[in-house]
Amino acid sequence: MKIDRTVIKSLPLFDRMQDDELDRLLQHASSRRVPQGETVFEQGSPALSFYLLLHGRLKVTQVTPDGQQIIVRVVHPGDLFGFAKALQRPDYPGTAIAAAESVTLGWPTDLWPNFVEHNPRLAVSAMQTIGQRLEEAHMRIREMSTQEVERRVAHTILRLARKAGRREETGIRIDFPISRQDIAEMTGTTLHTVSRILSAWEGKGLVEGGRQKLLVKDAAALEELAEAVKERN
Amino acid sequence: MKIDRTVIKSLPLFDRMQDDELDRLLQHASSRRVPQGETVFEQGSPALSFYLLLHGRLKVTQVTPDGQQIIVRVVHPGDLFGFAKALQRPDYPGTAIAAAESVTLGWPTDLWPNFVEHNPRLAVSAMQTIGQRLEEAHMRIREMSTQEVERRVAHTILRLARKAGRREETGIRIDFPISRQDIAEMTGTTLHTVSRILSAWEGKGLVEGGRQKLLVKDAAALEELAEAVKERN
DNA sequence: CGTATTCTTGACTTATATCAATGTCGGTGG
DNA sequence: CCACCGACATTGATATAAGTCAAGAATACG
Repeated sequence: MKIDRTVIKSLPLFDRMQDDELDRLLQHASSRRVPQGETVFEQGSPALSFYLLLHGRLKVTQVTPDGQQIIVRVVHPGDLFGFAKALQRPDYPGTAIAAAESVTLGWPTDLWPNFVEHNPRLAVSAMQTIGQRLEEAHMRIREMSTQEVERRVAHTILRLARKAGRREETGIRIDFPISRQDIAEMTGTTLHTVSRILSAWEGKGLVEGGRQKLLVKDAAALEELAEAVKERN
Repeated sequence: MKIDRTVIKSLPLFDRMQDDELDRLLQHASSRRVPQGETVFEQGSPALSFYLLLHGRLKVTQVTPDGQQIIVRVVHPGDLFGFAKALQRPDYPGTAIAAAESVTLGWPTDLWPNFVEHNPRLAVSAMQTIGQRLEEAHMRIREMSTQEVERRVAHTILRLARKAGRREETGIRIDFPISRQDIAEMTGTTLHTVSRILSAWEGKGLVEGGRQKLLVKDAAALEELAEAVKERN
C-alpha cells in the first residue's frame, strides 16, 4: 500500500525529521489497511514486525488461560505498538484488533536495532513509551487495588475522552466504537455493572450512551467522581 | 563502603564480564548498607542514581493521592532497580524500602548512557528487565480483573517462594520478613482477608504462618489452588 | 515487664457478581 | 423496503465474596 508522507509528518514523533531520513525509514515500512474487527497480530504468534498506528484505533487484548479476556490498552494514532522484540520477547503478548477501521505502518523486527541507532529521537521516544506503559499499568493496579468500580470507570472514561475525544456541541464524543463490555474489560468488572453505572450517570446528565457510543457531557462532574475521597453521607 | 567483587561476580548479570571491565564499572559505583526499614530512595524525589541490589530484599511501594499504599514489586538480589531516568522520568515513581537488611550498589544516573553503551549485555538485560516488569504488571492486572482473592494470594505466595524461597526440612521458607499487610498490599485486598485465608490454609497444612514469617509446606496444593478453574460444588 | 506491633477471629454490611428476562438498535437478505 | 436476526444493552432479583467494625490474643522489643 502506498504510504502517505503528510500523515506521517504530522505525527510528533516524526515532525522534526529530515526528508531523506524519513525516506530511509519508510523504505522498509509497509502500510496496511485494517478493517474493523480484524487483527494486526495475535497473542502468542512470533513477533515479526513492529508497528506505528497511522489512523484509526486498536484494542490490545489478552486472554487468560481459562478464557477470560481483558483489554490491556487502547492504541491511538501516532503510537508505536507491537515492539515485543525490543523487550527481548519472541512473540506478541497480546492481540491487536481494530476497534475502528485503521491504517498501520509496519517494519520487520530485525530492523529495530538499526531503527533506534540511526534515530536517537525514536530510541528515546520508544523508551518513553515503554516507561509510560509501565506507569499506566501501575496506575491501573493502584486503581484496582484501592478504588471502587464507579471511580475506576470514571477514570477510564476520562482517559478515553482525553486520548480519543472529539469536541461536539453537547460534549466530548469518544471517537471510536466502544461497547459496555469493552469498558468492563478495561476496568476489571462486568458489562452489567458498567451498564448500571452509565445508566445512573445518564440520569444525572453526565454522559449520553448508545450502542457502542459514548458522549461525555460533564467532564468536570466525572472528574469529581473520579477523585472523590470516599465519604459516608 | 568497600565493594565486594566476589558477590558481584556471582550475579548472572556480571559473571561473564572481564575483570578490567568490571573494575571500570565499579569505579563509579558506591555501595551502601541499608538497615531494615530504611529507604534507598523515595517516591517523587529526583532520580539521581540507579541501583543494583547485592544483598537483602526491598519492597517498592507507591502511595495513592488519598493515602492508600500498594507494593509495586519486591526487589531481589541481582535485580536492577530505580532506573527511572532510563525511562525518561526525572523522579522515582515509588519508594524503595528495605524489608530486610540490604546492600545496594548505586551509580549516578548520568552514567546510564555510558553504562549501556560500553556494556551491551547490560543494555539487553535492562531491556529484558523492563519487559518483564511490564509483563508482571499485566499479569497482575489480569489476575485482579479475573480471579478471586484466594487465588491471587496463592499466586503471589508461589511467586515469592520461587524468587525468595529457601528450602527447609518441612517446606520452603519465604526468606525475608513479610507481614499479612504486605501480602494484602501485593494482592489488592485487606490484611483481614489475607489472615483468614492463611489461617484456613494453615488448617489444611498448606502453609505455616507466624509473625512476619511464612513457610510453604505444600507448594503443589497451592499451585492447584492458584490454577483451579472455578467450579461449583 | 509493659508497651507496641502484628495477627486472629467473629459479627455484620455492602459492593458487585451472577442469574434471568426483556428491550432495542442496526444491518442483511428476502 | 421492511421484517427479522443477532449483537448489544438495560434492568430486576438474588447471591456471595470480601470489606468494615470491633475486640482480643500472641509475639517481639526496649
